[in-house]
Amino acid sequence: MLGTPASPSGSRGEQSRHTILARAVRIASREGLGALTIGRLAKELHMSKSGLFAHFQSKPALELATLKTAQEVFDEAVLLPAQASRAGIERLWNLCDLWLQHIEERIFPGAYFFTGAFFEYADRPGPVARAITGIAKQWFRALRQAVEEAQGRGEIHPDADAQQVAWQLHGQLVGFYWAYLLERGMSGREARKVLLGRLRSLATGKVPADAFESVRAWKRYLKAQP
Amino acid sequence: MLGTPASPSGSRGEQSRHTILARAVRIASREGLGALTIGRLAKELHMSKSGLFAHFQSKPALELATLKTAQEVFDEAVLLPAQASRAGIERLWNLCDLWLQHIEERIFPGAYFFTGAFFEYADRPGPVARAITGIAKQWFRALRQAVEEAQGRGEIHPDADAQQVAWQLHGQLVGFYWAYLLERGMSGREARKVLLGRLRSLATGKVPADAFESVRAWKRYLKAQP
DNA sequence: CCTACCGATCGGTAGG
DNA sequence: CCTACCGATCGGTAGG
Repeated sequence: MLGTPASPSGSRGEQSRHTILARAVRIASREGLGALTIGRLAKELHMSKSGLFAHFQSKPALELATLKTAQEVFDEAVLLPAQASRAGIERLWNLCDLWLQHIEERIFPGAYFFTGAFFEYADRPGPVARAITGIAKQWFRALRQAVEEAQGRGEIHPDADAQQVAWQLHGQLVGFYWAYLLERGMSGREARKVLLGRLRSLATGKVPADAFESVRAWKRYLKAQP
Repeated sequence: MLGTPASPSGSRGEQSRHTILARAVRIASREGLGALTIGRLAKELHMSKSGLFAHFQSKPALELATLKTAQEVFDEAVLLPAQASRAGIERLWNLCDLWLQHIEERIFPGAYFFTGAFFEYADRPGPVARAITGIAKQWFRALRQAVEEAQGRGEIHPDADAQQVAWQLHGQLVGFYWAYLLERGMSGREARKVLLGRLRSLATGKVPADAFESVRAWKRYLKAQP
């Protein structure tokens, strides 16, 4: 499978590939995929260009591998921790909270992943554009499924339109990001207040008392046992 | 002043400059500012590169002129029509409605202006990034002022935080755009329903009966007298 | 992984 | 507005 190591993960080739992709993600997240060139990558890594072609057969292959690496980082920071929490409105809240955290903690050192990349490539053809919209769809599917699960458990009113709710929540997340980039005008605290208000207006009486607490508890758990 | 014609607006130089910038806006809005190169522009316009340098002294100057042209298009399609309507919640609604229309009517032939460009450049230094954030600030200021004016007229509850309201509205707009690009999943009708619901929840009893009607009426007015 | 090289294109200039 | 040119960089290849 593409991206899966043929050699053991500690091998020299694997390590080198990892170093290259980490740098590629950094460049692209700061300055966009357009700023990612073989020559620049080689210079920053003190390698020859042909050395890079030994790892990636072509420029598009490098771009796709870079996107895949960024997706793995996003999964690690947002999707996987949320999936580890209880299904329902708690997981829905965790998805929103973790998304905000991945901005606040600058998991990507620029504003490009994935919001900028999506708006730049969404209307275009080709495999790179498809990969970017695929990542956006994966995220949105997780968000919508969390809404549906919360409805299935009776924690969100059954007459709410799950898809519409998911889009509104994502709109608030992107809106926060926009305001944050524009003039640091909206804090994470304010964004969370708005999102919690929206979730509480959708919630029934069946919501667990600690449903809106668990992310930080889960992070404590992670750090407690290495 | 930069961008202001020194010669009469019908002169050959002016017309040529206009043709060049229209093409530049098209390229950038489809594929991003990064795809805008002198060579490509020259080829598409059947001109020599040095012919372009006669109009724009440098690449950054061309980029800034392209952004300014795009801003003028946006002003014409969104800000100016809204400013022509009654101040207050009516103008606020018109700003949102016209913003949605500028997406639906594909005023820019790609998704890049201005949402994509903003997320790509917001975190970067330099005059181009400043120009892009300046456009975003101009738009947001108009939106926030419309909220404040509506409050001043007693049409929106006085205890609402105007800035927060403006950010939430813009979040819904961008969220609609995101959903629209992802899978044409949200229609303009649904987006307007959500925005009107939000505006009505903020409104007092003093809102004019036809406040949420005027944009289409105004457009009819425009087309009626050429 | 390297050196050495390819044709194409980049932003830009000289001179008219 | 043009032709003719510049050095730098682009993605990519040959051969080791």
